[in-house]
Amino acid sequence: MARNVIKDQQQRELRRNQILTAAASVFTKRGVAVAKISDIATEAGLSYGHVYNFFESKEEILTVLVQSSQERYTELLKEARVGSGTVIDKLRWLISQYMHSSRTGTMYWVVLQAQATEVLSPEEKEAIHRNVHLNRDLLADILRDGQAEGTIAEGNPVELATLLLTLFHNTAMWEYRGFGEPSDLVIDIMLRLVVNNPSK
Amino acid sequence: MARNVIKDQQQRELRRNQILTAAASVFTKRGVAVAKISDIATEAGLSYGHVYNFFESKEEILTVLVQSSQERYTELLKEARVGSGTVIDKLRWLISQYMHSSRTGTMYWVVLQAQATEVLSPEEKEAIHRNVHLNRDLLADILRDGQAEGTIAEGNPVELATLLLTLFHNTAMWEYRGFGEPSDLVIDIMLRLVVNNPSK
Amino acid sequence: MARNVIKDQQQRELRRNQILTAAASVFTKRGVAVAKISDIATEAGLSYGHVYNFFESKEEILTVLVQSSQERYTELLKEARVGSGTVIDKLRWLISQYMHSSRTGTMYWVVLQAQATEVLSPEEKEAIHRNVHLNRDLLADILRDGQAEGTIAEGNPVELATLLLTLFHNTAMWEYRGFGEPSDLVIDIMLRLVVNNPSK
Amino acid sequence: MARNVIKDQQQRELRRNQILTAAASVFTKRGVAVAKISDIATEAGLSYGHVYNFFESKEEILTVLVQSSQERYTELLKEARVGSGTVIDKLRWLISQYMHSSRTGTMYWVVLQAQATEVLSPEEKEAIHRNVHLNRDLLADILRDGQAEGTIAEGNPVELATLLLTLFHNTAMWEYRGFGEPSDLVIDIMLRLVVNNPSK
DNA sequence: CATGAATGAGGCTTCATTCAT
DNA sequence: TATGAATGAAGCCTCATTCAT
Repeated sequence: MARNVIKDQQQRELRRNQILTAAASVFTKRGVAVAKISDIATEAGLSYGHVYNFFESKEEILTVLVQSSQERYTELLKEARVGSGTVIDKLRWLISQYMHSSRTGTMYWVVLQAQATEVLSPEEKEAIHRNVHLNRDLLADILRDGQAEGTIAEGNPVELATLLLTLFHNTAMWEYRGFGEPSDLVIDIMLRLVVNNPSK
Repeated sequence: MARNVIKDQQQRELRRNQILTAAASVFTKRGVAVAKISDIATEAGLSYGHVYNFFESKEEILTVLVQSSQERYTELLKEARVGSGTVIDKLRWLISQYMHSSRTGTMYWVVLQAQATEVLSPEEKEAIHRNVHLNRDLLADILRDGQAEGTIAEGNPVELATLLLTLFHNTAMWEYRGFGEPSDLVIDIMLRLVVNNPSK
Repeated sequence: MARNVIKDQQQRELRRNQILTAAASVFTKRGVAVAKISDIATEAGLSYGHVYNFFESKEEILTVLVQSSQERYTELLKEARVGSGTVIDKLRWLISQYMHSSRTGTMYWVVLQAQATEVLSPEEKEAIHRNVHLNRDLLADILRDGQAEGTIAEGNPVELATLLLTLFHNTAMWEYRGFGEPSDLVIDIMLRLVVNNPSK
Repeated sequence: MARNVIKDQQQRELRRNQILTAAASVFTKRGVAVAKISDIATEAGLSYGHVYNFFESKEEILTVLVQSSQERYTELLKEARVGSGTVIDKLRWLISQYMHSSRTGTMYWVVLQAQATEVLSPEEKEAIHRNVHLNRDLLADILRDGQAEGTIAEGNPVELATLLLTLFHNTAMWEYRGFGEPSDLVIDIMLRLVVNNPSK
């Protein structure tokens, strides 16, 4: 009997996403280098051998995961920039989105390991590096907008961006470090880093 | 004869420290889970078998390294608190010390991996967790001092401490992420997070 | 209705032969142990799962292939023996047939692997061995005929047969070894091995 | 205590040769693709993990083995050419050496598998091919010498060489095919292929 | 009949750790 | 003390085979 090709495709896509989701979870909880393919398979609810019908290797899973996470973040940054309100409002929205989006938030830890560790080949690390810089520059652009409109403090926008992202990216890791989940209130404190203080 | 014993002891201590230094370097560059004992031995300039005359296991090396790094940081925090000047001055000194001390600075990356990854046993991770909280509380104490003297902004001192350390700890990792070495100027920007702004 | 059953049977036989032909090709090109069921299925133009509707296992495909090749060779030998002309003529015809029949020729390489390798069980190997000896003996019979008629040199006919078959069987492998396709002229050279040289 | 460096070197060389010898044996008996590293290790009398302290991979073992076997054969051919007596004598010596040298003789089967099978990469196969042709040409040179001295039959020397080597190489495999060990008498029969028959 | 999703046995390879020298 | 040979647990990956559709 012939198969239902369309349903097969959907099922396949579903499986693939299950694996990616499971991988994100396992990479986050156990660490990228420590995570086993069989851990991922178990978490995804399939046999370890089947994972290889979707991905070439553990490395590829990591690469795909990091790439898509970085792309999603890029979209978020672009969306933030064209949003409404002052740049401060935009940043508040951006950070809130970042911290609450389960994917982006927890994925920072995975990206960090992929970038600062030798689990991937130099070429793959280089690609990640490029995207990290791209995204930093997008954040810097937003800050530059804010300096133009007077809501963001003076200073090298790239440096300010680096500081700001260092802060809110890592805040998303608080729960993994036993610091508890950060409240939304911390966003305003973070923004003190870059907000223009007219009183000085 | 007695002389030799003492010299032997010193020699042994020297070797041990060479290994620890090498381990810190290799753990930082390659990643804790990826690092091989033979990498460490090579970097330390001895044979891999000899490493086991100083440490029980790779796990022990990591544990000792993390522990001593955390203790050094504890000392730094205590020293900062009893320093001279306002709390702002003390924080400036603290962060500067943290970022420039090659040991403390790069060790954050190792501690982070040890804490948020399953390379160590739950018990060992628990010990690290305790020290992380201890140190955060010490930083919070300093901030509380500052709130009392009026130089630090209002707000939950533990939360402020968590934000501040999240920022300056991770700034020490900039070079591993391709963000370049942070200048001393960033310290004042970081402090905007917690400094009291009397103009409001 | 009855028609359909017959047609189905033919269709099934066709499929089966496609698989065997594909298997012969893949076994020859890639090696028996290296060949994958999916390689064979692809070459035969069907899905890998479907192969199991015709054969129990990879082992069975190989066994059937070898068996039928050996049987065909047996037929060839019998046909040669009852042919017309001198034994020299018969051998010339036999070798020519062997080398040009795509099946017999390339199949020698498969049989050799099956016989001298542990891809098959000892029992299956034993069966192949028996057929190999059977066929050698048939060739020896032909040589004996030739000795009787005076066209074949003296000597142990089994030994002569073994030498002769060693030569022409392996000549069929020249193209796989980069020696190019042998010309028909080589047959007469081969026959020097066994031809009676009245001049001595 | 310092090690005995010289003895270590010798021991290491010994081990390496044990592995190669074991590999030749296992590859011959079980088949190159079927042979397991652990089979080789067991036969060599060491643990499977230790094999990797001498060779990168199973592929490398095979390559080294084939290469050295081909080189040994090249030497044999060169030695034969400069030997004493007629070319017929030289060939008799050559074939006898080939068939009795346990290494060269049984290694043909391994070389054949490596050359006609996809266990090695195309590059490695290409290198083997080159050596096979080189050695065939050396044999052709000897035959050409014989044609000059009148002891070898007319005809394309490369073709004659190919036929002759096809015969005596594969004769070395008789025992693996259940044909029993060939007697020395067969050598003279083999030589009929190429010997000049003055009577014609 | 046909397809390819799914499983898991089994081989390859790495590397922490032990131990003879 | 110092070296590196030796071991084998454990993870990666392949692919024959099964089975739902």
